[in-house]
Amino acid sequence: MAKKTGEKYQAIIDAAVKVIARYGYHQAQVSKIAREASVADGTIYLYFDSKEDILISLFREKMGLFIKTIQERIDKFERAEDQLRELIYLHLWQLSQNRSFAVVTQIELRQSNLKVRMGINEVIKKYLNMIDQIILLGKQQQVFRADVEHAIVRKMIFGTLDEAVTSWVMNEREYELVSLVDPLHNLFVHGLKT
Amino acid sequence: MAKKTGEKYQAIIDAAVKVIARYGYHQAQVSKIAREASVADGTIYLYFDSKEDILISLFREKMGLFIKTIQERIDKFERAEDQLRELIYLHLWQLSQNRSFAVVTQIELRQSNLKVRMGINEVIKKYLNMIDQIILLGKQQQVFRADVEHAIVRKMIFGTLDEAVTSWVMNEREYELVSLVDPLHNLFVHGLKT
Amino acid sequence: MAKKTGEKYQAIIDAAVKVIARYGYHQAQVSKIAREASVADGTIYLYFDSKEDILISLFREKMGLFIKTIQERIDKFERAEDQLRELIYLHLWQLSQNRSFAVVTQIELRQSNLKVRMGINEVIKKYLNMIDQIILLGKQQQVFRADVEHAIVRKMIFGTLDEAVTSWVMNEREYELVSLVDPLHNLFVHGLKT
Amino acid sequence: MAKKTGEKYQAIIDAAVKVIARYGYHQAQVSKIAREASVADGTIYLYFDSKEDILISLFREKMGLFIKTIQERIDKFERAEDQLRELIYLHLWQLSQNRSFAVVTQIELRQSNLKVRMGINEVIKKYLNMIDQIILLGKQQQVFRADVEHAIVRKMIFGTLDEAVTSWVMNEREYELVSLVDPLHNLFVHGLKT
DNA sequence: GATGAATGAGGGTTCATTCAT
DNA sequence: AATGAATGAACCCTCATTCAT
Repeated sequence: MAKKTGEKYQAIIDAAVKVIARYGYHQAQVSKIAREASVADGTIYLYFDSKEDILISLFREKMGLFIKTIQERIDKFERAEDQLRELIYLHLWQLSQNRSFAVVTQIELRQSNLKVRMGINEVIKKYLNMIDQIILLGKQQQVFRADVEHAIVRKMIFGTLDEAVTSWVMNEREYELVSLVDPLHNLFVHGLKT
Repeated sequence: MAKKTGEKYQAIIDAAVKVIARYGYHQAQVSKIAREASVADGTIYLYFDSKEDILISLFREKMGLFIKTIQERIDKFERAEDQLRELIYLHLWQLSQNRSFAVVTQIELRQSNLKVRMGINEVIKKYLNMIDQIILLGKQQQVFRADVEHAIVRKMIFGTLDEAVTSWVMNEREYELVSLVDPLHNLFVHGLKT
Repeated sequence: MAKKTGEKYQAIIDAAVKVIARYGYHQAQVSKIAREASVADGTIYLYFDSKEDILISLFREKMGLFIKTIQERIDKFERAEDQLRELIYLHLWQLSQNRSFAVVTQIELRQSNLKVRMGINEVIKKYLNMIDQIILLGKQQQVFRADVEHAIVRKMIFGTLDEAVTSWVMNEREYELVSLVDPLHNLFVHGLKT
Repeated sequence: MAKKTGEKYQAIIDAAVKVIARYGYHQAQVSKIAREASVADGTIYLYFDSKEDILISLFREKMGLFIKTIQERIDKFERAEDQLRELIYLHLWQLSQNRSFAVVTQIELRQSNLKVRMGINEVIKKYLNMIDQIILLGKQQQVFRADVEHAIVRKMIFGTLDEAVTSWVMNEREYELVSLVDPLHNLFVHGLKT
């Protein structure tokens, strides 16, 4: 039914990020997003099936780019340790560059209902797979212990990064998120190395 | 205004956990909680100031016990490594014993509004402090490196455990959460040790 | 059912006047009246059938005294003009002496529902009859024109006094209500005299 | 926010008058008004900010017309006595023509809360000013005594007319309200004349 | 007689979605 | 394709009244 392409499709998604970041999830009404995107309320439904669909699409589009960027950049490194460092760096750097998006993903979208969060999980799985690949590579390169289970390491890396960003977003006094890259990389590598 | 003690106070909190776990946060109406607790809707307001107050109290009560249990048990260990293992074990064990509560804390309550989440953060801070204490002790005992920042380690430990539980809750096929204790402890200790 | 006598009966009525005057009609809950009267909520219902019954009784008791006082005092005058002056004087004086009661009768009780206002009207009829008697006497004494209808004059006198008190109660800057006695008496007598 | 013009705006106001007159203030739910106006509940809020806003707007619109009509018609008379008669006549005639509106203004709206009554008072002030003008003119034309205070005369005229209409509305057996015009005019003029 | 904990019915308002233009 | 006026379902909380003690 919904078109899901075109100028207005993007405009609506961008408007949604802005509105959610500014007013919070519970105050991000469809009519407010429409006004921000300079379209009529009804127009939203030519491009999206429902409000939920906006949120899922938003996450998919933005997170897709987020992941794509990381994937492309870690491919340039051969050593698993370097790939891991790049992943940590890009994860923190990309979100620190766009605080609005960070607020939306870390705080606001988590208030959404089951359906939206299911849609979000789909996207996150790709990210987790990427982490798995690095761990696997590390094992092959024999820099990571063979006995660590990737399902567990993945939780550690993702959980830690996620907590770090959430903590940064919630914290009022600002600090450089990327300053955590080396300490975290250190911790992970120490934890993993043979 | 609200009484906040007594049999019905507990009954309402327990009912809230059940209802939220079963129907989800957005479908947990006050009247449903009242019915589950076998009290009238109005009775709720003799014990709680508002629906928000139920949720915050719920978290405070249950999480308070959760933390107290951990604190008491880790005090019996002298070595930081053992304390850390006990914390990991009790964190995972307690939540795996009460899947309803796990669903509520890991998934449902995160959809709540700012006020509720503020109340929740208050409680979590205590937990984070407890982690800090273990790290500090580990440094004193010279089993953890002196150069790791506890603010970062804390994020790793909490983030990882949180992600592990969330992942377990979201996962349909059941597995033993406590089976993660040793692998996680291993990872952390490796990461931290001198 | 209800007892309608005794110390507590009076205490509840007095408490109701205070509470309504202080908090307004819509914020005068039964429990607040009970607390002011130092009795339990349930005790109210040993003395009154309903909240409405409190309000009607309040008006009946207080207004009964109000009217009785006027009746007794105007009987001491023989000339209709003097009786009218005394009625005006006592109407304004009594209410100016007890601003709480004035607020309650002029403003707050008028927000009550039909049933209460019906009960109130019962009492007011007695007052209107008293006015009628004075007019009748004036006609007999041939100081008031024979062609004025008492039903109309009654409306003028009561309506004017009522409006004067309401206006005084609503007015923030205070002025002496009794200063209106002579001007009003003048106006009425001029309007009525042969 | 609210539109406050258009066909439906009027329809809702008219529906509110009907519903309040028929069911009374306390039984005039928004949904009932919406049904009477043949619109959805939510539509009400496209035209009014709140239920209170409906009531204040209702009074303002209807009473505005009421006052405007009187003002225009009394301007055609030069003598203060004639103006006063016209005011009395139109006050009573207009309300007797629309018993629903009379019920609403004399009885039902007086049960409303402070905010609504404040809004109502604003409008009534204009009416009182109009009375003041007539009195002033009468003094200039030396048909009314110079020593009568207009603040007091105003209370008499408004209070009497108000009481007359209320009494008529409350009275079950019907009689012609306009039959009171001459007697009342007589009383007032006698009271005021030099 | 007195208590006060418990009851439960009732309503103003929001906002995602539709559809006639 | 685009509009935006209209829809109507859904819910937290208050408070007069009851009744077991």
